Amino acid sequence: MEDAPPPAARRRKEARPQEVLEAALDTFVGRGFAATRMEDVARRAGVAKGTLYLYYASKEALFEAVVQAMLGTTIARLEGDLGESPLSAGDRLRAVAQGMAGIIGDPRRAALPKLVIANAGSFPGLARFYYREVVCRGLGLIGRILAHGVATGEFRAIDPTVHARLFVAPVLMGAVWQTTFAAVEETSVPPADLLHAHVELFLRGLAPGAADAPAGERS
Amino acid sequence: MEDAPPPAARRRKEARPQEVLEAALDTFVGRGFAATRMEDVARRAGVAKGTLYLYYASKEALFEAVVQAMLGTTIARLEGDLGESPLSAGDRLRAVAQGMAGIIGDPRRAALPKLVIANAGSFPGLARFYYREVVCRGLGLIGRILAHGVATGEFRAIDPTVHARLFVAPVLMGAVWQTTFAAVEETSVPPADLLHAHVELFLRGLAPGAADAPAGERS
Amino acid sequence: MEDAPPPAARRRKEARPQEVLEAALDTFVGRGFAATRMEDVARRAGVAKGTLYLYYASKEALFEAVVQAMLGTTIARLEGDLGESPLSAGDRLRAVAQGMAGIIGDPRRAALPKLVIANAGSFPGLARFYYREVVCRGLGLIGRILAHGVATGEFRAIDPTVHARLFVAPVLMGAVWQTTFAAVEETSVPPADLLHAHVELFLRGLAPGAADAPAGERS
Amino acid sequence: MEDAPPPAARRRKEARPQEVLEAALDTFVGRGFAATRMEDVARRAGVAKGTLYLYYASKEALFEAVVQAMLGTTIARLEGDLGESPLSAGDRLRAVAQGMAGIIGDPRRAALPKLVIANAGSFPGLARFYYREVVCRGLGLIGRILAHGVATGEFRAIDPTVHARLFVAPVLMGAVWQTTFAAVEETSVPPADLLHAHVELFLRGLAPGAADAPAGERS
DNA sequence: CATGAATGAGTGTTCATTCAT
DNA sequence: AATGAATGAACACTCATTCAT
Repeated sequence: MEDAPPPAARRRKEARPQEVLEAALDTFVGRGFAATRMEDVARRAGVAKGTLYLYYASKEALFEAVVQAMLGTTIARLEGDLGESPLSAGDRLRAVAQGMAGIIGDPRRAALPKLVIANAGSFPGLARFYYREVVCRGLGLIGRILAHGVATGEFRAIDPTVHARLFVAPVLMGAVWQTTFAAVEETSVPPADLLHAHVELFLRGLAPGAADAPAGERS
Repeated sequence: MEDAPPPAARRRKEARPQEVLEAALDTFVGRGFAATRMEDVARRAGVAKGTLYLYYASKEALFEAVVQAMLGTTIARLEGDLGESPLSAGDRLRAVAQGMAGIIGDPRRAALPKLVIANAGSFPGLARFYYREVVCRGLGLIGRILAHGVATGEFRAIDPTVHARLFVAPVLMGAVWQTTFAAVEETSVPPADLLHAHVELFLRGLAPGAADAPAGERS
Repeated sequence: MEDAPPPAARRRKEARPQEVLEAALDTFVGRGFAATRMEDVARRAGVAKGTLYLYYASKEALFEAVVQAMLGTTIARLEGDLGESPLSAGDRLRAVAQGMAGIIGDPRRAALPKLVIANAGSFPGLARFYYREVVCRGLGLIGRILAHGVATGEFRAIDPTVHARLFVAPVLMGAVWQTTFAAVEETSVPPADLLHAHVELFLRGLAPGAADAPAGERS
Repeated sequence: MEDAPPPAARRRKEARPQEVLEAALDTFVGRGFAATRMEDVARRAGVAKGTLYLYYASKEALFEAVVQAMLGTTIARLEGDLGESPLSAGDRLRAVAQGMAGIIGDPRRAALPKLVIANAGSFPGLARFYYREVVCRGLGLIGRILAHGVATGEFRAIDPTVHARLFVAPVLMGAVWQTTFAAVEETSVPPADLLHAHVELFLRGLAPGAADAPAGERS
């Protein structure tokens, strides 16, 4: 009556692709695409070299699968955080920041941007995909919040396209930074502090008020 | 006596290391460290493969030399912009931003951060060096300006260490972004606009004023 | 009692080895031994990869089984055509030629010589076997007919050993040729025409008559 | 004054491609294309594995170069034997046979047909090339001689296209045979004897005379 | 018996590095 | 100093073979 008794050996089998993916992510992140040997991935995944090729046709295919697998859930989360909330634009930005912090909090996911950045040159398709699916959607989401804030007068008149990038930059940079200099850094700043300071600074900077910058004249 | 005739043939020779360095930079930037073949560099530099090894002991040594050569002048410029100027903290930040913009404006130099980021994993020494010589010094410079502004009351009370990173992030991110998605990007924002918006936002956000963020309730 | 119900499911099973053999022959012929993958054979035979190993211990064993299976019936036919017929030597040669034509007419069998030739180097045992069982027996058969014809004065005095080879060569060559250049050939000659012309030429050449070749002076 | 003194080390260098070609031919002939490892070829040529790739882009390219190098001189010889001789058609055929015997006499060249036959399936381009450059030209040459003989009444009325193939078959077959069963054969016939018997048989068979075959009626 | 997922030895190819000229 | 032919270690990928189910 049981619907085929998956006896722990099969459970292993069905999880293989996922296990391989994770091992590959870790290795790619740790050593870069080129320096990663398929055998390393295999060993880390606990399988033989040839097994990798049962699931992924080539090293490049594996790499792309790794990135896309991560992106899938990342994008979903991002969009999920959007919603049609009744919050003020400022609070929605805070919420988005929280969301991004959550994503970046997972060290595996934090490594993605760097992975894409480092290898975009060799994987034009991947760069395009990432740009379209993550960059555009993320910037679009934030841009819409900013535009809304400007429309309601909650923010001063700024270009949402430009400031969306400014909003995202420190978060991404933080993730890249962390995975790059983690082993070297002496006086590190907790990501949470950085994020909080950023949001506050950003919102203050957007507040409507004195005609232009508080002091000095634009060069 | 015969110290004379180095009129173009020898000048060429003496400039060799520099030419090799530039060829190497271009190639590393264009294809990444791993995908760059020594032969590519040699051809681009107009020398034979073996000649490279007269100046640099290995591909890795060449890579490090490339980065360090760029850093040398970069750091010098950065420090130069420092000085003990009589300007307000805000204007000094503007000046620093100008300086960074100038550096990033050179496409060769703009590619450096990405190069370091992408290969820090394989070159721990380089990462350490870059962190100490560029990151620390850059952040220190900006941090001191911020601290001064806080001390004089020009800025509200913020942590200079944290906000120095916030100040730098969009600039670096811009440079990395550009070299990563340049070929893909549809709606790009001119770097100058981005930089200007950033500085204004940043300075507004630092202006002393209402106790905390202007709106919203959060810790 | 229950010896009954093998009505199609079991018949399939019992025919397995034969089906595998045929699939293997087709694949070996089509792609050569080395380029044939066991999986190709399995798919063509409609079984799983592992199943092949239930019947044949290795790829080489399968190859040898394929050749030997074909040879078995081939040899039998050849010998069958022999007999102690009351025909003249010439007509017996015609009959043998007919027999060979029939064999070569089956494209699967036509491919055999080429298969053996191409792989004799890697299968010394097979070469030996083929030589002994097919070459020797075939040549022997024809040689005996020739010797008989010489003895009866139907043919001029020739060396049966030598001329047996001359008799066989065009037939074999035709088979090999066809499977080699079939896809390329522009002006092909129908095998039947070739065979007929060959036999006539051969018999005319054997006719007793003027001391030596009809014209020309040579040793 | 000397025009660069090639000091025996350079002579070696310039002969490399040729040496590689010969080593490759021997190995391909001995083991077949697929079973030949580049390392075998390299060792036999006395160079390192990588050196092969300085001259030939891939194993396939090497194989094709081997065949074409042999063909070049083979074709030239064949055409050279043609000429506009004043000999009778029969004697010209004898001359051609001599030429082919000379070619086949070189064991390396004798191996070519088998090499092409065995691998034509995997190298369609090669098959096409060989067919056009060797088969067509060879058959054409012989066909023209036959046609001439028919026209002058030296031969009976036969189809030159068909009989050209019959003329060539035993020679080719002999070459293939030899390289295939050399190690196995017990009672071998000296190629020279075979060739001589073939030519005599062929010429006798072509002699004009009794209306049709000397005896028996065509089936 | 049958399966097909898993294995890992084997091979083509690349490329940093050396060294005779 | 400069060259570039030669080297050989390293690695992606294939596929015959095995074995748990």
